[in-house]
Amino acid sequence: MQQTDDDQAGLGGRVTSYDVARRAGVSQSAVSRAFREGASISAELRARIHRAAAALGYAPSHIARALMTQRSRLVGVLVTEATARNNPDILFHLGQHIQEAGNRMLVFTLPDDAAGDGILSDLLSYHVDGLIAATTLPEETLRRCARHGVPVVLYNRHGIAASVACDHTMGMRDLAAYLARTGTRDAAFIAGPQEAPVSEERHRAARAAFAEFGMTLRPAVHADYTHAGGHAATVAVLTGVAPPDTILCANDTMALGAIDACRHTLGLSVPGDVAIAGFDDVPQAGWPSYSLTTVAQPIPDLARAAVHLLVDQIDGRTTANERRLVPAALVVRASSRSAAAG
Amino acid sequence: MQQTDDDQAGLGGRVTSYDVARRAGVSQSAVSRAFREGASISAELRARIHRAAAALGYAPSHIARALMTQRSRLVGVLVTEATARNNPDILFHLGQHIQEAGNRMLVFTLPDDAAGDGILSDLLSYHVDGLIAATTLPEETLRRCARHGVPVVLYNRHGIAASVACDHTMGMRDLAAYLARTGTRDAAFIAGPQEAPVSEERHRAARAAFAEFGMTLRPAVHADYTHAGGHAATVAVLTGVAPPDTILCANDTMALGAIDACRHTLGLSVPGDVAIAGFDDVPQAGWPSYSLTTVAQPIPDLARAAVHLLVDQIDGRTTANERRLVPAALVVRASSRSAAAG
DNA sequence: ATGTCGCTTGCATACGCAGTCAATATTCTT
DNA sequence: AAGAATATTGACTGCGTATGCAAGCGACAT
Repeated sequence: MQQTDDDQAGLGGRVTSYDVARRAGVSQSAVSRAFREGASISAELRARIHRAAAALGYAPSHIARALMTQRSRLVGVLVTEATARNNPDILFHLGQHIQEAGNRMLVFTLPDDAAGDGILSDLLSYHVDGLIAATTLPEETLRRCARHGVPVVLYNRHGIAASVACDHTMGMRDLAAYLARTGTRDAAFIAGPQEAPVSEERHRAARAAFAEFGMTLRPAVHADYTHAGGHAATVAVLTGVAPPDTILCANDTMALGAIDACRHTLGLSVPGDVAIAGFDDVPQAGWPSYSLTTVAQPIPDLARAAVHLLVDQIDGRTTANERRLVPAALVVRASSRSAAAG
Repeated sequence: MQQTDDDQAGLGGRVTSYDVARRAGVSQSAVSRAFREGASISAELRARIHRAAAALGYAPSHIARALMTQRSRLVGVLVTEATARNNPDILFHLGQHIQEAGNRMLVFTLPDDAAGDGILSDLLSYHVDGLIAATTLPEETLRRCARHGVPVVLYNRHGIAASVACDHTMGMRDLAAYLARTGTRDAAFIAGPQEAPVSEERHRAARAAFAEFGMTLRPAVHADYTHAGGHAATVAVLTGVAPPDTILCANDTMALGAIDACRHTLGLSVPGDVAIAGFDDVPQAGWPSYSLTTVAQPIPDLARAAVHLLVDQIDGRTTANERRLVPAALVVRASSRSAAAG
């Protein structure tokens, strides 16, 4: 029923709506309408055309359709290597939701140093209907997107566009509250690379929260978001004079490196000698060798929200520059002191 | 110099080659040629047109170009959730190489149960120039791709198409040789899900290699590729009568779960009581808390090879159905017994 | 029986660009 | 200096589809 004789397309090029029209004995317009939801066409004709189309293995060309309708049903996604590595599955989740909305995901990968600007004209060349940027984009680029009518949603970033972000402030506040109750007085902060916006934001949130609870947060030590980076920074911090009682890392991977540094390089106990916390709740954080206290960043929710926000903009259903905050949840595990120890 | 007055595109729709032609005082054909590498046009004219184009913020439309040239410069990539999770960064690496070859990556994500067939007509609708499938595809689908002239490269899979795969046989043989030298006599194999082709292949390679070195490899215990799955399977295997002296896992994540099961649930020492090995060399395998002996699957190389193979096919430079094997490297760490212990 | 209205359908055109063909400008040859 | 060869350029058409417009057609009311 599905499989009739299929495509005799052979080598004769692709099957077009004209071929279907000829076979069904109708005009090309009718074929076009048969494949356009809600078009003015009778049920019988539509059925007949669909039969002919199935027999020929015809499917409408998105390319040609895009040219006519000015809607490509393509959503551009910008990622850097660092983003891809720190947010496992982010591309997959974005892809799922983009597809559920009837679109396709066109991925633009950038080297970490970026300058996501040069890519813009390329984006426009593909007539993307919208853009999800998990990358820092210059304001000028965002303005040009707006001028060209391309909606943009920033992922875990702020800027002159709609955005979706994890509620770092709230998450960090919950974490700080817990740490305060369990004996933290003086903490070091291991940050990501200098320019990393999420690290910046988490650091800002941490400063505010630590101040609120009367704890000291030392100036940030910058690392590179990796396990090795966290390891090295931790060794540096803890071998100085007057080591802190707690190490807070801008992401889980560095926190896991910190734990390994304590246990395997410095011979310190976690959380006995020093408490350690991260941010993200990557799968490894829950593994018994680490059992890292952290704040869960709900990537599936972020992805869903980003796509919905974008689709709403594309369909003109929403005001631009809307900002959506997705809650983050504190996850207490064994790398921080227990409540009794306070 | 780059930034002139840019687009006055405002709301008047997109800038076309006609707009540029008018501004530069030439024909539309000339504009087209100015943006086509190697076209017949004088250097001065080209420069003048590029100036006009820059002033207007013009870039040729890939969509329209695709319609004319029958080349979309779009490469489709098929992934399932499991693939995305087990091969971190795979999408990113594929994207990088696809872009270096002057194409763009159009991602098709599939739920794990798949049936990657329904997606084919959609693929063809986008006129993808080629396809990289990190998914199991029915033969019929592959045949239809061939009929439609869409080259396919299978990623870590075999089938009636070109393919790129990690050399599991050689990698497993090296691992088995090392294990044999260090005291392994009787090993359990923790496999992935029933249908997973890479797990199958690694299992087959392991059986052959273990036989060659005169070691026993017990029938596979199936798990789900996750840490929790490896943990549970390990507990089951080691609490039975006559536990094995070695546990070999179809991927690293399960092997890490196995280590955690031994140390944190069963109170066993690794490798003292049981040696453990995996396959992949994910970043966590090298972290000091685990230090897992494994076989490195070079994802960047696989990605590069896949893209090159595909591009060669697209450009007609290579025979179809070519198969490329990328070497895998044994990585000896502390989860297996040391050579002296043999 | 005639006019009107709503639903279908076909015709013709446009979307933005690449490439063919013929015309023109340029250079080289003897 | 004239003719041949070559390098540039422009007018025009087609890639595969969507849609405005007008024509056809049955139903319905008057």
